[in-house]
Amino acid sequence: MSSQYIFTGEYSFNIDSKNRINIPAALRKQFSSKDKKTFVVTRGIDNCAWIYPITEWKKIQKELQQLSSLSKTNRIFLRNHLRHANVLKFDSQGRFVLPQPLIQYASIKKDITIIGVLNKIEIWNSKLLNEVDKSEKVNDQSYDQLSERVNI
Amino acid sequence: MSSQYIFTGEYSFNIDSKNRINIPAALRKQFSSKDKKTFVVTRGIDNCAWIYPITEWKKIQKELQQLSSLSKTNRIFLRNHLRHANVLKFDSQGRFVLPQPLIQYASIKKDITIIGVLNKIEIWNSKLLNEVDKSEKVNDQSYDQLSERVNI
DNA sequence: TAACATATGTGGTTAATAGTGGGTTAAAAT
DNA sequence: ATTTTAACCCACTATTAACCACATATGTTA
Repeated sequence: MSSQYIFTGEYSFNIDSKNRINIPAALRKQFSSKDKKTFVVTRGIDNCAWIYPITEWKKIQKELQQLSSLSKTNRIFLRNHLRHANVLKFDSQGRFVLPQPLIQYASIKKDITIIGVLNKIEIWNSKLLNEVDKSEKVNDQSYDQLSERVNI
Repeated sequence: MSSQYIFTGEYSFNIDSKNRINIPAALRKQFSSKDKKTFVVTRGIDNCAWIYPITEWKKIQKELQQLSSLSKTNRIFLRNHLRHANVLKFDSQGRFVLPQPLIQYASIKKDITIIGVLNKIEIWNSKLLNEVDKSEKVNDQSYDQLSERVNI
């Protein structure tokens, strides 16, 4: 899926006592004037929170509408993605309040790591991300196959 | 993969107290006007940092955009390749600041060696590069295999 | 070959931005 | 009405990026 947004990079931050999270300026700057400061935070598929600029989210919604609710997988997927989606804006300092349910879902403590992944931004518990990164040191076959297809 | 860029040569430099690295003028000159002074620094496969002119990096991005995040392998793959990628420009003197995580990854101390490798530029800890150069004398067999594909 | 001119690499200073914290007010809930 | 919660605003500090200055190296011309 093509997109005007291509987020990259990794940033370390703290969540503050009011559950506010700072969006790295480098990523924030990329938000188009059309999107203003509006975005959607929702559950990621892994134990993290996903942020989509609002126009990106609308594209995704459109795709989700194509899915039939007859399939169980589809129903679960739709539920997970829609019921946890919060439309938010960041404040004049570039922060936003991460809703409590997402804090729990992503096991957010204090140290968080924010990474850009193409059209979305991921928010992780830093420690958790490191663990995932180690444990999933993909030497599995499918990863190798991917590496051969994608020329870096 | 064909490319307008063919970097070659080896250059010795120091990283300064502000973590700035000078791109050799000989390589810098090759940057097209389209690329301005923009490039991506990321992790190399060996313990070094890779620099791609932005148009080169965009080719990679295009390939990454084909991958759906519904697949777990894809998600890991995307994360691994995007989180370490920093979009940067070099300053009016032709330098850029190497991000801390990459300094650690590539064990950059003071003496660095910059080498041109086709469509990318590699940044090495000089000492490390020498050691790798000695220890990784490629075995003859793999060279033979290569020789069937590459005509030198 | 000597003198000059330009380009390159290196260093430091200043100004702007980014990140962080807290307080006040308005809104919502009990 | 009272307490709690969330939005908004202001202020401080650290970091980063822009700017300036210079020495060495390279190249050119007389």
